[in-house]
Amino acid sequence: MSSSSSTFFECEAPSHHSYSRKQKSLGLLCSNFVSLYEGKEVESVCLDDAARRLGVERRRIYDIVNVLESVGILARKAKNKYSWIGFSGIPMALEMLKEEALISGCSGYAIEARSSKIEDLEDDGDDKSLDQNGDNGVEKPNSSKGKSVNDNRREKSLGVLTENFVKMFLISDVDTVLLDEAAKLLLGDVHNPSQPKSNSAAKVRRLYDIANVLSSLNLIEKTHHIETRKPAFRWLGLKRKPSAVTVSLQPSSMASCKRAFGADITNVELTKRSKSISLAEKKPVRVYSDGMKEYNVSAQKQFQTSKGYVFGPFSPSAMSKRDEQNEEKQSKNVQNWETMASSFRPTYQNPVLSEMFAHYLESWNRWYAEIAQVTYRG
DNA sequence: ACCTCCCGCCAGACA
DNA sequence: TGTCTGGCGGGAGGT
Repeated sequence: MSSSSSTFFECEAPSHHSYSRKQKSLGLLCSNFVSLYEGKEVESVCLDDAARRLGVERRRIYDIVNVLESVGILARKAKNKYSWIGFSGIPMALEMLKEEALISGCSGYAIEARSSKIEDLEDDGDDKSLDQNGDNGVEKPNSSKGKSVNDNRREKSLGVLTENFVKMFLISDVDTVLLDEAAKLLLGDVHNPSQPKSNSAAKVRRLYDIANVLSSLNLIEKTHHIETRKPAFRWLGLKRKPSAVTVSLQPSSMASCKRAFGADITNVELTKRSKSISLAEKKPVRVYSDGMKEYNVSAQKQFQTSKGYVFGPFSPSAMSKRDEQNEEKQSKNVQNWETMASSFRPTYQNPVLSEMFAHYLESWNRWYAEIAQVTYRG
């Protein structure tokens, strides 16, 4: 504890040889990263710059950025460049993830190819169907099928894993999921005897990476199963309930997750989409092709309700339609955000960071108040 | 001894 | 061809 006098986003003082992993944890780095940009008038985030300011390798920034992008805090703009959306992007991103999960739960799980890379696949309009021909999802290393390699790589990407991880909570009715189960759902059958042990261990590492970042955002917390003491993750985000119960996934929930995630996660189908990725008519268009601009534009449109309200970034993505029947749902969402806003209290030891957090908490509350006002007025 | 996860290698994508 | 991106797993710190 005494060693934490290092200024945070300058590199920690390597002063003494008291090396602590915690000082270099992804979670802490994420907090520092966020504090660099949140609440400031920052439009674009340069990864180089961030790495320099945080005193870390660029590689670490990629880990964080991929997770943050999945929960709507960042959006990729160009190579080495991201748009900063901030915490205001979380509610909508979660809403969209939830809708995606629910929709794909019926129609088979489809992972979006993220970022500009997808353009390559789309370019020539070749609709080459992705191999879902029942191979067990294990990529042959020297396969000549380049796409397959890409797909395989993408479906294992930290960003996609994060989305799936979050969806798992959003569509199931449990608050807490065991690490083992999460790994099973997201990464395939880690206890499959055909898989070498080191392989499953490697996969679980990614879960830790994601969990560390998400918990630094206070979207989840790491916990343990009461009886077995097995490591688990508890969802604190939108869905947080006052009386959260710690349970492991019941078979039925597991089944519904599996339905949404595809029968075999290791063999998730990558659905090729046209440039505008529209999951359903009623779903807001999500455009990854050219980065944030379009994403924001479509997002902005949703904020305009039929009643003429214009929401801030915290507004519900579903508000644009079905006003009548959504009214009730909305007020529930608002409550959720309230919970989320009030629950988002990262614990920073550094006073500067605390102050900074207070700052964006304030803006969070401002947005919340705005929504609440509009909702209750209606 | 097992859990957690940082670190950096290196392959693939991109400009 | 150089740079960017990020999967991956070794291995060390933490419990």
